[in-house]
Amino acid sequence: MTASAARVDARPSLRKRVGNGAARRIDADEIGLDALVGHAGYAVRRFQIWIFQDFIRTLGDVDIRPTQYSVLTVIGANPGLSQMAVAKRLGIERARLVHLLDSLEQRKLVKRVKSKTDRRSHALHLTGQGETALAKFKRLAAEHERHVEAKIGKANRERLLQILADFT
Amino acid sequence: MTASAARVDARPSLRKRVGNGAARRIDADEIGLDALVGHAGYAVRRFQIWIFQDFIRTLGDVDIRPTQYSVLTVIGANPGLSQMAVAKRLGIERARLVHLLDSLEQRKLVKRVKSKTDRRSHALHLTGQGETALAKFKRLAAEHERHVEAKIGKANRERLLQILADFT
DNA sequence: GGACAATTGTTGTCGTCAACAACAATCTTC
DNA sequence: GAAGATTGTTGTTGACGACAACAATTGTCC
Repeated sequence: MTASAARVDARPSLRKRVGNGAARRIDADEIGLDALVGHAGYAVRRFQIWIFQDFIRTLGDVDIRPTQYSVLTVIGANPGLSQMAVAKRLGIERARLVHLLDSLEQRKLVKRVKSKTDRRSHALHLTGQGETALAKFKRLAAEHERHVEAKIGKANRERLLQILADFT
Repeated sequence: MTASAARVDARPSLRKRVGNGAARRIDADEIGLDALVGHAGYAVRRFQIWIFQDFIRTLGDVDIRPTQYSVLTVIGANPGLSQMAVAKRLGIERARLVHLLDSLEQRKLVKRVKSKTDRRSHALHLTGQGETALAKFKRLAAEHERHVEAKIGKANRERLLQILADFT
């Protein structure tokens, strides 16, 4: 859509007599979205909500949410990182990461080790318990990923990951 | 903008190695994501955040957020809808829609008209002011959409909309 | 026709999350 | 050594989703 989208499109045409009293039941499927259909943001938002809901449900037994999973994964792959480094890499506020780590540390999945080279910072590590737990989380996350595949198709999922590779 | 913005901090002495083998300065780019790269949810989430930020910035002058825009668009395309219908179509809690409409009604963009056929419900309409305002919003939203196109490429954006069509 | 269930808008609470601001402790730089 | 920057922390604000409860109204069923 280019300049045409900017024009005030004259009449919304799908109504069935609203002016008088003859209103009828309207199903959600027959409500037009108009300009919204052309917006990537709307589709992406709805899709993201769907994905997160499935992730949360699939990892429900172990009580791990997407953000927690991402934190554990990054720490597991890069032991010793500082909170700042993790926050920057994942695009999380460092203030927010504090609470996330508080929770994960309470569950004995992660430990904050005082860094010897920079006494301001903490070196983040998985606990032994955290390592085995993460292995399980990864299996469940893979199961979730198969749900995504089933939803949009294997090829589409591949293409999606490819298109959005810059954002990871 | 491109990747250049992310590397503002590439400054002088990030020593690459500390003699005792302890820690060294680590750039966000060199932190591995491990399992996260294979997850559609992570990429989609990051992309969605980017999109919303750009939308909010692009529509910043008129102070319209994505959800408000979606509500206005749907009402504009389907005048007379009830709050329930709008909420269901957009996947918004009807409790949440109350506040959204309160705000939009205060700004004289939308009006709630008592329905004569169902005295419980309100028929939602744009005001005259709302119509001309929405036209402007759509122009700005189209501009935002061009930003998306510039970011991921025209063909990729088309493909994305196609892949996610079911979620609209 | 009348009792009972369902729907609509509303209010309120709770938890998640992004965006800031401020602060003490600790580097870094000059 | 002083000035400035960084790290982790605490706190606040506002958008948002999920629920629960409620009054007014409508729909249904016997």
